[in-house]
Amino acid sequence: MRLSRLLVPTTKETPNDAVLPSHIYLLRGGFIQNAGGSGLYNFLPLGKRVLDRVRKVIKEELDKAGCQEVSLSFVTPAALWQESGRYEKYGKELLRFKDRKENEFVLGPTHEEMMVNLVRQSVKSYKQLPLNLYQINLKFRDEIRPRFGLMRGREFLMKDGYSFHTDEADMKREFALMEETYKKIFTRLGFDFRVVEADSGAIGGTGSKEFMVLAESGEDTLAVCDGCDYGANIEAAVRAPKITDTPVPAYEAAEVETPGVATIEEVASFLKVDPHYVIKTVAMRALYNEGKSEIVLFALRGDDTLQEVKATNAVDANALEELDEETLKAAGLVPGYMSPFQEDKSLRVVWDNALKEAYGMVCGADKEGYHRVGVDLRGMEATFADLIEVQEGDRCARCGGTLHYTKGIEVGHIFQLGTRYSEPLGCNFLDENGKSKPMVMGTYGIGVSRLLAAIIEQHHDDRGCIWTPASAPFDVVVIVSNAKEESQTEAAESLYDALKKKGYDVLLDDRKDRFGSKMKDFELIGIPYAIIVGKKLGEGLVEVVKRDGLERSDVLPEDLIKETERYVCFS
RNA sequence: CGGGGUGUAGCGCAGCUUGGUAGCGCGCAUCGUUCGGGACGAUGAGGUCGCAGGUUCGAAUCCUGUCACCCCGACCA
Repeated sequence: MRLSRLLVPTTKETPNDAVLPSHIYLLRGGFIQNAGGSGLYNFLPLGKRVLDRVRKVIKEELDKAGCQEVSLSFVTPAALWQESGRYEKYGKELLRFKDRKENEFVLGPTHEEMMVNLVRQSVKSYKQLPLNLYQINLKFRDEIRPRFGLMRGREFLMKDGYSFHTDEADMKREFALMEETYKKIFTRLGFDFRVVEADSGAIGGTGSKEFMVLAESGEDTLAVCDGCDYGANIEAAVRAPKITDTPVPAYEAAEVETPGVATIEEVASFLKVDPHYVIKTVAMRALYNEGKSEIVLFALRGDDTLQEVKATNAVDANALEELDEETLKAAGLVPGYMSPFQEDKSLRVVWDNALKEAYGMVCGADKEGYHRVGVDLRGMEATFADLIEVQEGDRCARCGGTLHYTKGIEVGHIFQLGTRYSEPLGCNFLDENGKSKPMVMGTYGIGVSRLLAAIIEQHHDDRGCIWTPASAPFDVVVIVSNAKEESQTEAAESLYDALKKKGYDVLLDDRKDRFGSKMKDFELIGIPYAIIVGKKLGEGLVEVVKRDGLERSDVLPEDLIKETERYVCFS
């Protein structure tokens, strides 16, 4: 391809609405263009090439693992979503519309329903299982706040795969295979990534793992261990039980006056106890389907903080909302002096696991200015759950090492779904005994367009993109220093042809621009190697520049063609 | 949805306080000079100033409303 003919509108100036390096360089390098709406992008020729390269890696590895590619309708009938019960539940992110006959449709934000529909119509026997089907197609989610270019778009390209099995064990086998396959994909693409345990969110299911590209700009916080390979999204991270040197307070059970002492810190220092022995009671409004809601109390140790996703899951709610003082008071709760022991027994209380069998505790007395000491929870019957947010410095539950925070970009997520969709949608098969059973499913996603942003977040410098060999739009660019020098053009053309014959994707920068601007474009676009045909041609030499690090070396053109791999390490 | 900000040429911006012929840089086109790190000169094309209403002899500028986009938060596979 000749750069003089390729539509690559690079710009010197940074668009004012781009903040992240990936967003800035993808726009400036002429890879993408805003489509005129928030979170909507057009892919220009260079961006499309990168997308295709990334897609190819994904497809190759999935096909190798026995997956089959299909393509599902992007516009899906609302009836399917009503059948699975997600039509209401998915909320405003689901774009709904009607056709001319007033039939309702949605733009697919994910395709569990559609894929299950495909399979239930065509698979009836255990002999046809297992099956792993995937597609690489557009998705649309009407995000509350799209941002950061391709990182969180509303329309985006996603690989979504679904597997169908006769039993749990076979699904787990496939889940493990997909984990390995994803690792291969992300390794080939050149990522520094981590596989972490995750919350399953709206997709549902039990075990789920996320593939996180480590980057400062990541929107997710991860807790990772410095002693082993444990890593988890903060929403799902667990830790070893806390140990404290401070002794259990020796208070007898009593109510004590604590005037004006409301926060955990104030209570702890007033009563001279470690916050570890103070019960923190957090009141939240839990929101359920059909507009139902209730106030829920979460009890945890004073030195812990509530993890909202865990808390939401603990009460099986759609979301939690904070409450203001008036609402608390109206519900008979005393801000600052609240305890989990409410007269009103209909009030739901969930206790954190760390409070099991605790004693010598301090908690509010449910009246202004008083706390209770010597609270004993031993033998108490109550609902316990893991509610705490892991903090930096906590100990790893697996190896006892120290947990640290790091930021990650979620590029992949794999779920063990079970029968969550196959059951309501009647996706059944007949087993060896002729008995009808729901298929056991897994689901596996990769944010393909997001990958482009993630690659640049991890691979760029202050001059532009540095594509990894497997993702680059071209393997190498041959730059003619001065296109008016016939000797240079001739030499570059023959190099270009020779490299193409060897099977490389080569770009020829034959534009009549000056050398400086061609180099700037090379650095901005980030093709892994440039071969400069210029001044040194007089000495019979061309120059090879490696984009990553910008090292240069002089090479004889005939050597370059003969032994390309020696000078240019393509993937 | 709460808080903050911005809409003027393809991109980046000035002009608005104090109403009076629409401006700069980059990019683009033509010609000439230049040619290894975003060159220089000359000439030129390109904008119903987000939209609607109002005030006024006159509105990019003042007033009201509205829409869009961006940032922080909440939210989110």
